[in-house]
Amino acid sequence: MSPAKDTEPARSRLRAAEHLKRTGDFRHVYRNGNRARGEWMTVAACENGLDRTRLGLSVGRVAWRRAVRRNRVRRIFREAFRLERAALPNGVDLVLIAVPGSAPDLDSARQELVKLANKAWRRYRRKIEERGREASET
RNA sequence: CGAGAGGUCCGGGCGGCCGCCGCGGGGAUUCGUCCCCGGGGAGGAAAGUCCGGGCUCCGCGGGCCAGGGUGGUUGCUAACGAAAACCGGCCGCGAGGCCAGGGAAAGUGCCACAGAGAACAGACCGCCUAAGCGCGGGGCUCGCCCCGCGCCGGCAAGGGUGAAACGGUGCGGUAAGAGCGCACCGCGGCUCCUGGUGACAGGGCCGGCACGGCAAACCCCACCCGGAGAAAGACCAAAUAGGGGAGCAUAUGGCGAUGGCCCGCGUCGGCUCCCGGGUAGGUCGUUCGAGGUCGGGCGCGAGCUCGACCCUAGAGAAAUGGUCGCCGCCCCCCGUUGGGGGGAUACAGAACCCGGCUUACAGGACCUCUCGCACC
RNA sequence: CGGGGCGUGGCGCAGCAUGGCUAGCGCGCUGCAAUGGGGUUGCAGAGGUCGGAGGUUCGAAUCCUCUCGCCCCGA
Repeated sequence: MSPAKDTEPARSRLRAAEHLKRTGDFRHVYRNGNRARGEWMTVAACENGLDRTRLGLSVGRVAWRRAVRRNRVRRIFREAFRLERAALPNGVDLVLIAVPGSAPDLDSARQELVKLANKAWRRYRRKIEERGREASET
């Protein structure tokens, strides 16, 4: 099913709670999470032990020298996250790494975010299950 | 009407819906935060970081040197290498534009190629044969004179080379010439005069000219510059490790410390409490300022000054967004009276602040001036 | 925020502190020779606004100023 159509419910996002800010949080996702790559972004997903999903953005300065372009990509990703929150797994930290030089639009970013987030999340769950089995076998 | 010069300003508008970041008020709270209402939320360049300052910390007796910067004058400024007015030079018919624009008689160095000669220069072609010497011819009043050639020489006008050749034009002068002489122009000098705050300008007198260019070559002179930068810096302050102090315990121990043993002391290790430094994290710095807008006064101007009014983003893995509708501006097509359809709407995003500079930019508005043509 | 470096034929580099000689070298490219054909080789040859704009100078790739793009380092 395509992203939930614009039935326009009120969905405010709590910056402080749902936005990754600390270097430690980012490093945790990079080190322990799993990734899925698409046309506009690479999504890294990792369990966070909370009852909500948090968003982290990585938009490199090398990819776009002009700040306007970087802000544009950030805003599109953030808006996509806001609108598609219901279709995303819960209790997960997601880090969106922008593909250098790309120019995503909102609709395709929404579709890709949902697809890649769930893909990365499935990979993470499978990894955890395998580790659990190995641990129980030992 | 055409071509052009200088300058100022703007850089989409309105309204829904869903969101984001501060601020104020109210409410809820498990003190993490959440909800409601009100109001604010990118630029002319916020950019590049090329200059200058404020601010903060560090350093600091003074002087000299090194290093860097600036370079006509006078004003302006917090300050500047920016900008202003003026002076000088160059360019343009003109409005105007451009100029790192001190010193080359303090020293060192460089000036390729061409050319005879390139720095207190030089004679290739060329011009001359007056003086001196020699030869030939002629004349003669036998002293010499005239003509031609050569030697010794003279000259730097003309040709030619070059980016540059020891000033230009004219007249005189001469064997030919040359500032050799003179006039004008240029150049240099002066304890001269006049005007100007001054750079300088105009004039006077003196000098026949002595002084090529390059200091964005080294350099000399004058003036300016302490260093680092908001990750500056100030404060609060975990966990863990370590430091200092006090007390306790020294039942066992190591070391000071011996051939061995005992007592006592110190110290290390143990426990309790206290103190200070730093890290994670947090708060401040952080937005009221050389501040804007309007008006008055002074000044040619940069600018100064007085009064009234205004408060104008403050994030921190970093807000200012998404979407829909209507309109404006520009372009294209159909229709060409009103309309219909399509496209385009730039450059670019605050991170301590301010004064300049530079660069990017769809499109647009306005002011002043110059030249040419036509008409009144 | 602060500091440093690079830009020269299609590619990789030299030349720049001491301005002037033809902007040089390797690879590549084109033509010819050699071969049945190709490679190798040999001989010719083309190709450069010295990133851009001003300035200094008689003369600038070289010196100065501004500017564009790229790369690196420190906190």
